[in-house]
Order: sequence, then structure tokens, then C-alpha cells
Amino acid sequence: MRGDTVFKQTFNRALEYLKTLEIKSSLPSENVLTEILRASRTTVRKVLEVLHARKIIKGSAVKRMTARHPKLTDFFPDNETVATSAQVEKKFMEWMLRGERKAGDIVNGLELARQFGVSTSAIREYLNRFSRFGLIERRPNSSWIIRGFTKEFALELFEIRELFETRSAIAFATQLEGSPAWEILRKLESEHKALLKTISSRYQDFSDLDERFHRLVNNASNNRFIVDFYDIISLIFHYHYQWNKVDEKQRNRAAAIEHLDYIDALFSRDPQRVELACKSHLNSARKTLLASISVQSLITDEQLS
Amino acid sequence: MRGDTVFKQTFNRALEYLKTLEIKSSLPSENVLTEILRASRTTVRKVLEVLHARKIIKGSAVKRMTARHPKLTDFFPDNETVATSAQVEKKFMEWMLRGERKAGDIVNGLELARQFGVSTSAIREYLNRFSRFGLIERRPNSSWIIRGFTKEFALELFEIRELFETRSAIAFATQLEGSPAWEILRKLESEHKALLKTISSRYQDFSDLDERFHRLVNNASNNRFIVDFYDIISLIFHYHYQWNKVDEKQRNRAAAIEHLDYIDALFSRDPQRVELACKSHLNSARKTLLASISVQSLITDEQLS
DNA sequence: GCGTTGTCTCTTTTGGATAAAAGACTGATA
DNA sequence: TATCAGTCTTTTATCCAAAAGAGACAACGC
Repeated sequence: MRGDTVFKQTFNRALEYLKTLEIKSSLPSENVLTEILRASRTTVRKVLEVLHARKIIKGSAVKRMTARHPKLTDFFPDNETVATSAQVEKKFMEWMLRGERKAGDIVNGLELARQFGVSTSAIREYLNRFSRFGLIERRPNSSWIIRGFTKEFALELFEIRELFETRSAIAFATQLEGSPAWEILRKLESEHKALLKTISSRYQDFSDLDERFHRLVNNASNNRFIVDFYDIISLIFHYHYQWNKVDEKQRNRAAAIEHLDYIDALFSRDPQRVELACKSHLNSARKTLLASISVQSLITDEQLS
Repeated sequence: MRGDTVFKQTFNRALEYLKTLEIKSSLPSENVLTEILRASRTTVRKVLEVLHARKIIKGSAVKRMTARHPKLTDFFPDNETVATSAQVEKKFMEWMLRGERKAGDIVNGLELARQFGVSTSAIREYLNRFSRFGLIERRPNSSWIIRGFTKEFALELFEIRELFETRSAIAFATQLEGSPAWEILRKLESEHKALLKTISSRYQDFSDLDERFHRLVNNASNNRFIVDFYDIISLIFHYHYQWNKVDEKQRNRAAAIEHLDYIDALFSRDPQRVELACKSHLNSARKTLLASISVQSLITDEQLS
């Protein structure tokens, strides 16, 4: 009934870990492996058992040691290691954002379940959790209804984002000198600089940097509602931009430069400068999102006519 | 498997409706009843069937008419008309807010299910939905963990509330003259005045008025995230104050007077006055909540020692 | 032709079963 | 005395089935 994706994930992680060890070196204790592999001891033991059966490790109990290096074929294929819930998220976001859903459309849980190849319960659970993102709405005893990934949605999202982030940024700037956040910010700054130098080849890495930077700023608010709200932004950006590659390189370069300016402002600890840099960066971000929504609805309009 | 609370609710609602009719007056069509009773036609038909079987109405199809007035014993008892989900909410909030849960405590879904007499699915679903209120946190593949209804929670909640409501209040004040919200505000104003006159006898009604007033203001933001956020405040206030009757009368009178001042400020359409009135009201509200949390933790401390 | 009821199908709600994973307890060991 | 692995119990993730309720369509009457 329950899938075994945790086991398979842990198994793959164990193989990765074994790669870093010499042959015939002895393994850490089960408790230590629990930390390394981020799973319960029950799962770790199961993994060890299978590793032993496949002769990747040998010896038993406290005398366990590596027997041979893992081969590529030892790994479980990636698609077997994603939990149902994660699959549903991916498929649903694709269905929602790429499927040109219009406000007022109805979400049929049963049909989604069939389409995604999962049970209705999985869909139901996901919809419940997803509802906090404001893109769908529940009607009791009836189906869910789509509110639409529209211009209005983007504007409302950014209204809150600006409210929250300016406040967080100012809180960040007024943090004590000793706060570890400054150190992290310094690291992020050099990562940005490094990225800009080689942006032509790896400008996709920006997405990850962007998330870490904004999360750092928002965390300074010390407010769970602000911190949690970033999940929405993160989700939207993650999926939406995955399918909107137009001008990606340009966009990311411009944003990285804005980030550096923003970081400078934070280091200056001057509230006014911080507010200005923050707002101007969020303004470009909003414009980018709005532009890509317009492009999308343009496509939809064409397809409809 | 599925409860029939919708049917029972609808049945009771139908009885209430029949009370307003003369004996032997003919009933509206099924479609119209659908609107009146707020249920699907399937349910309405089932209700009509049972009403007929119990000889409360007579005749069939288009010639249906009332036969006798409903008696008290015709009604389904209240406890049979609450959906499982609503039961879970009530029981969970009681468990959470009155049970002196501490930050870091673990929520055991299975035990809650046993304790509340519902299935684990019901608990699971509720916890998922409840998590957006920031009082619990999910650890994947493991149990939920309590973040605690603490002073910090109240402060974080009010930080956002103030941010959102001052913005909404200013948006409210700058609405067009023709907006229907002004009319509703005028009504609320007189309701407040009426309440204040007789506050000694029905000061509990204030809770309802409070909710309607703040929702009206927040709706003016035209931002789904702001509007949805009020759900959290509403839930907390609804349950928390239900068990904190200390000084209730005093508190409500003071708040009602502040509301009137706040309403005045809104009518003045002067942004500065609005901001001031809003902030000063929210300040008292925060103080009240904080005071009642302190009282609660005081009790807890005593019980622990 | 419009709104009505009768009939049928589809969807949601809810409880329950089961396998996977987490966690607790134990004696052994070093 | 702290940590280890072996064993057992508890809890969660996931699917499935049954019944309630929602919604669609057809047939009928005015």
C-alpha cells in the first residue's frame, strides 16, 4: 500500500556515500548512518541488508565493511525514488500552469487521479495543501474551482511580497554585527559575482541562488507567516519559469546585478537605501512575471481563436 | 461510509422554512428549494421524500403542500448535523488551545483519531489544512510537531495583521463613494451603537460583529492573501476567547467604542486618521490577546510546579 | 419554449486495510 | 556508562470501497 520510495532514495544515497569510501574500509555504526543518510534506523538496516545481499558490503554487525564500489546499475532509477505526493505536485503544477486553466474552471479530482495515475486520496490531499497558494478554492461537498493564474494573481502576490520583503530587508539591515546572517550574505555576494563572470554558460544556476538570497532576507523577519509565504513565491517561480525560457539569460543577468546592488544596500545598513534597492528589485521581478503571463495569455487567445 | 449530515442539516433547515408557511400552502419547486435550503436537488428530493413519509407535507410532484407544522421532535438533534470535519476542528482546537500544548510536543495522529472517535484520514486531512495557521509543522514521513500557541505566535500574528489591516483600511477609505461597502459600514455602525446601549445583557454578540467589521475592512484590500489571512485571526479569536471569559464584558465594551472611533475615521476618508485609529485599535487587541496568553501560561506553570 | 420532475451517472466524503517507515526497548559489548 | 545491533511496537503514507451528495439529461406538462 505504502510505496517504498524512502527506501530506494536512502539506498541510492548510501551508494553515493559508499563511493566516497575506500574498498574494505569499515562502515560507521547504524546510528551514525542514520544521520548521514537522513532516514530512520529501520530503513538504514534494510538498506544495509540489501547492500549485503548484493555483495556491495560484507561482514555483519559491527564488522561491516565495503566490498566493492557501486556501479551505475546498482542505483534505483530516479523515477522510482519520487514519493507519490511529489509526483502529484509536479503533475498538478504542470496541469495548472501549462494547461491554460481559466478562472472558474472546475477541478475534477477523480479525473486528475486517473490522468496522473494516482489515487483520489493523493489528489485530495494535494489540493488541500495547495489551496493555501490562492490559485484554487474549495466549495464544500463539491469540486474545487480554479481562481486562475492571472495578472490579478501576480499583482496580489507581489503586493504581499513587497510588503513582507521590505520589512524583512530593513530587519536584516538592523541585525547585530555578530549575526551569522552577515556571513552567509557575504558568501552569497561572492557566489553572485562568480556567477556573473560565467553567466553565459550556467545562467540556470541563478534560480537556486535567487531562492537562497530571498529566503535569507525573509528569514530575518523572524515571522513564521512571512517565512512561510515565501513558499508560494518559490513554487510559482520554480514551475512557471521552468517553462518560460524566453530571455532567460538576459533576465537572470539583470536580476543578479540588482541583487548585488541590493546586497550592497544591506551591508550599508542604511534603511532608506535598503528599502529603495529592495523595491526596485521587486519591481523588475514583478514586471518579468507580468510579461510572461501576458505572453501566456496571448498564446491562449490565439489558440482559442 | 460517508455521513449524512448534509441531509440532516438540510432537513432541519427545511423544517425551519416550513414553519414560516401557512398550512396547506403549496411548496415552491424543487429548483427553488435548492436555493432556499442551500443543497443539491438530490438532497432536497430526499428531504421532501422524508417530509412526505412523516406526513409533514402531502401531495406529490408539482402539487406538494404543507400538511402540518413541524414539531420540535421532528428535528434531527444538533449533534447529528455536524460534519466530521467540523467536529474534528472543534475537538482539535480544544485539544490545542486548552490542552496546554508546548512547543516541540508531538502530535500523534493515530491517538487523536482514537481520542476524537474519528478515522485517521479525518485527522490527517485536518492537520494538513490546519498547518497553514502556523501552529503546527510537518516533518516528512513522521509526525506533526507543535510550534505552540505562545507569546511569539501572537506577536507574529499581530505583526502581519497590522501590516495588512492598515493597508486595507486605507484602501477602504479611498474607495469610491458609490461602493456598497459604505452602506454596509453604516449598518455596522448602527449595530455597534445598538449593542453598546444594551451591552450588559448581550455583550457576547460582539464577537460576531467584530468579525464582520474586520472582514469588511480587509476585503477592501482586494487581495486574496490578505482576505484569507483573516481566517487565522478569526479561528484563533473564535476558539481562544470562547474559553477566556475574564473581563469579557469590559473588553468588548472597550473594543466596541474603539470600533466606533475607527468607523468614524473611515468615514472621514483621512488616511492619517484612519491609520491612527486602526493601529490604536489593533494595539489594544494585541494587548488583550497577550494578556490572556500570559494568564494561560501562568496557569500552566502552576500546574507544572 | 420554459420550467418542472424523474432518472441516471459522476464526484466527493469518509472509514478502513495494509505495507513502509519511524521509533522504543532490550540485552550485549567495549 | 554510553553506544551498539537485534527485536518489537507504533505511526504514517497510500490505496480502495461504499455511501452520500452533486450534477446532467431526458421526458413531461403547461
